[in-house]
Amino acid sequence: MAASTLTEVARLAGVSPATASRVLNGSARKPGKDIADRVRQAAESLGYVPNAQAQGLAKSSSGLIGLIVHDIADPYFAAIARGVQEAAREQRKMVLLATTGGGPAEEREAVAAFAARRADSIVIAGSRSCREEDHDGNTALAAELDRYCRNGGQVAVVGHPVVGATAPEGYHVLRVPNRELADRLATELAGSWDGDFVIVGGPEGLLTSDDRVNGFQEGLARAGRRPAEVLRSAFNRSGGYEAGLELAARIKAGRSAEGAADPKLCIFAVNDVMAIGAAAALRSEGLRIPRDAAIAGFDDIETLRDFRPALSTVRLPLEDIGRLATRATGRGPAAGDAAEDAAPAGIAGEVTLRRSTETAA
Amino acid sequence: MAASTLTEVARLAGVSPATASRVLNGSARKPGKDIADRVRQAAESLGYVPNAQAQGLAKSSSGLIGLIVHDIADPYFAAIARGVQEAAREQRKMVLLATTGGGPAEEREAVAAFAARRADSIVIAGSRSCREEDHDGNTALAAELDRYCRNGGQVAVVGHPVVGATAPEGYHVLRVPNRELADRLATELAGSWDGDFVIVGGPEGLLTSDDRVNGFQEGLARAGRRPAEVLRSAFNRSGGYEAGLELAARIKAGRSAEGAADPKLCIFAVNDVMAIGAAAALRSEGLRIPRDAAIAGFDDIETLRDFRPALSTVRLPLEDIGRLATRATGRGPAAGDAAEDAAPAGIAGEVTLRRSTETAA
DNA sequence: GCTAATTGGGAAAGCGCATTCCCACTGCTT
DNA sequence: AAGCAGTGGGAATGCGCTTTCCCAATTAGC
Repeated sequence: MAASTLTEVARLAGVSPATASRVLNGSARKPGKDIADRVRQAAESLGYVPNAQAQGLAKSSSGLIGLIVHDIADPYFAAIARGVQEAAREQRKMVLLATTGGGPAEEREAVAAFAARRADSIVIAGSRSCREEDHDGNTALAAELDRYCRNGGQVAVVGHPVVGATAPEGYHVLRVPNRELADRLATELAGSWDGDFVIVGGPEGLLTSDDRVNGFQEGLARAGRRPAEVLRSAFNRSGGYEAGLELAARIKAGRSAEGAADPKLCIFAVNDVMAIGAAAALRSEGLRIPRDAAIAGFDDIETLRDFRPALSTVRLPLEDIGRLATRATGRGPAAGDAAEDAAPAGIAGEVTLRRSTETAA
Repeated sequence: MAASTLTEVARLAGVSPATASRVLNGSARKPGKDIADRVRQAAESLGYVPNAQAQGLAKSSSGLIGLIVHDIADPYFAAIARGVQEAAREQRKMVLLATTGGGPAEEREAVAAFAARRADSIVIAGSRSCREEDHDGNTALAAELDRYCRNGGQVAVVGHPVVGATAPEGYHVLRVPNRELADRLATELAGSWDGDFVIVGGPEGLLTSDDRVNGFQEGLARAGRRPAEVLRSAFNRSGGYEAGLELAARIKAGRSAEGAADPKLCIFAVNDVMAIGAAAALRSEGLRIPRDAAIAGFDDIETLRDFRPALSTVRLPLEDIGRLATRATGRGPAAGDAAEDAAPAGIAGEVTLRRSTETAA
């Protein structure tokens, strides 16, 4: 698309393009008032719209922040995106959105596209995977990020470093204390729950899931409880649903074999949408929460607010995560250090026990 | 940020930049194989990343689609965004995201920012408002869009035209049959519900809300039912919650005054998140759905899947809406016409009655 | 072998803008 | 009156790329 140019404004105002630029963009050199008025009037009458591409080319700064999520309609990513948007607005920058399926190969493509657009910074929000099948993708992604950072770009990764990444200048990791919080959740649940625990985890090798699984096991161990069995499933609602169907069958089988005295199962799903899926599966099998089994999740996504029964979970400040990640990339090394130093204090979650894990007293 | 340039690649390969561009980008003119190999190798060894800003400047096409939503974390907008993302990917374009609070003045700013970036097209997803306080904002937004389209940009607005817009070349409206569908919902509810209806609407003057209110009233009229009272509230969950509190008080007052024989209230909230808010309010007041009152919403947002009781609603294909809007702007007038001709057939919703409006037989 | 047509590479120009440096003018001081 | 310093406007340059047109070389046809 085309529009009026600065050169046309300058010609109409009878000045040079340099002067017109000074008037409209500000400069150490201040054009005289008469000239400035003429320029402004010319811009107004021509309906001048600056060309940000040309500005970016001339200034070597695009004013763009690239954001990579796995699925923008997932409440977890949507909340992070909202935080990124807010922080971007503070910096007067715009957000370029890339939705990938979750694999590092697709993320590499997104990073390359952002690099082509000379995005000033990139925020990567999805979980890291160290599965064998993602090895090549991780290597390619790490190389692409290395190049991007060496060329002056800033990157913030939420949760874990990209597997194989070399942490060049401009590369920030916003640590999320998944392990510690899952440990704490287990501790609190073990304090009130007599029955067995089972964990519904994502695919092994998905680092966020692994952290949460391992943290929960550690909490159980410290509470003198035996390790929970881990069911592996897709890291989404339908993964939770499938695991939930299996658990429902077990609960029913266990009940018919041993009667009502059997201690109930407490299910920890490593994210809320998985917990929601598992709950839906139990319900579809005629089971009630927490009467027949308890369920806890992780994240405290916004839509959980209207979920019944109220789900016990670990609350993560998702918007803050998006905001802090963006700010970490916003002003160069000083800001990067600030966000990383702040992470232990800045990204704090909390265990929130609700009705889904209530024990009948 | 900086990176290797095409000029450097050309120099290393010993050819002109024009030839290097031909090799890397394709052209009618085909460079010889030896030269092409040399260029590709030079690009590889230099880690050449094209500069999309420079490309956009030279080609007068940015490859950007601007998307304006009110809140990316609202499931309605997140679903539309997902559709836009998919269609953008088909067109090999990237999505620039602007989240506004909902007012046309903010939307104008977003449009201006997209215009500065020479976005090839813009999709505006939020509801239109013809309230008096938005008059100036609407005028400014319409003018900005007019200029954008006159400069060659493409716009797709979901639902209604921007108030005051002149429908220039390149301006598309993706009509959503809110009124007809709300009418149909009322008709179906009136067929089974004996009690009174009440509508929880957004602010008067918000066109999507008004359409749904009016359509529902028309359905009631045609079914021989008296008009529903309309409670006006904010067009979000908390607006629904507030209206729900008021209705809960009424239900309780009506029950104590007239006993159990009073026909129950059926609440139609003009979007799902408002319905969810109203339901939460009723529940907080000890009321049960559908035992004490029925509730229906509109949109069938994805997260409704796990809401209990299952909410009656009108299902809109939100992702399709995002996809079609994006495609409407994708290939010039012909595609635009196709989407607008297709709208009556393409954007079809359906009434979905679920447990929240079930009557005890 | 000669001529005409085709093909491919390079030089030049320009997309729209920001910045730097040169020059001219003005005001102040000696 | 002359010289110096400060200020503001313009010309020139360049950011990285694409496309067009000119020219030279090669190929094909007679």
